[in-house]
Amino acid sequence: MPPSTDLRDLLAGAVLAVAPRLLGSVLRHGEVACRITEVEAYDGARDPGSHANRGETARNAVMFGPPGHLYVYFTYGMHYCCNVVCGPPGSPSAVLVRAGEVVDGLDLARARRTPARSDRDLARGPANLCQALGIEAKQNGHDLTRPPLTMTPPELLADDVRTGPRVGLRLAADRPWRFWLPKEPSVSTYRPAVSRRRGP
DNA sequence: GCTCCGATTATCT
DNA sequence: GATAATCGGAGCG
Repeated sequence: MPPSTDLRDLLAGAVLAVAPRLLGSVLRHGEVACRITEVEAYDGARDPGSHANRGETARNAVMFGPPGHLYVYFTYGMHYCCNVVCGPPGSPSAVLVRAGEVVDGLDLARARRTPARSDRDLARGPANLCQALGIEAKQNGHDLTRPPLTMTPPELLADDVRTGPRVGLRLAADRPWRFWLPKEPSVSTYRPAVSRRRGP
């Protein structure tokens, strides 16, 4: 008998409370499953770093919908990243899933991630994680209570959660809204967004 | 481990 | 037209 950690109950809260509680949860798509080790919170329309901060558009519409759905976006011309939409209703908040440990379907994950030099790299970084799990544009808006793409909350809350700045943002780069589990090899090293100089 | 840099295109100004 | 919630390879330590 599992504890009362129903996914919908968990995701109903405010994103800054929800994000660290998702560490240790399992995101499964078919035969591949990842235990989540690193996430970031995106706090509604007030968050300058969020895709939702300029209002609803075709791309970010899922963030404005009900909790428990997956917001998948395409970036840098070649990568997908996925977020879990959370509450409260009407606030376009979401948790970016940045990294995880592949705990099932290793063979398929390895086949999808041929550049990975070791298993810890299979789902290290948000775009790599999506690739390992086979998450693409057609999974945008998916309800995570419906197999084959599901999220299962952890049985125990992580008791040692680290926090720091979010990765790759120029806006609101000071907010420590990245959460990760210590001593997990799948957690990315921090890369600040640098304003790349062009020309002399 | 680190830093530099090119790939490649949807999205928004 | 510029930017982007990124990645991997090259070169260095």
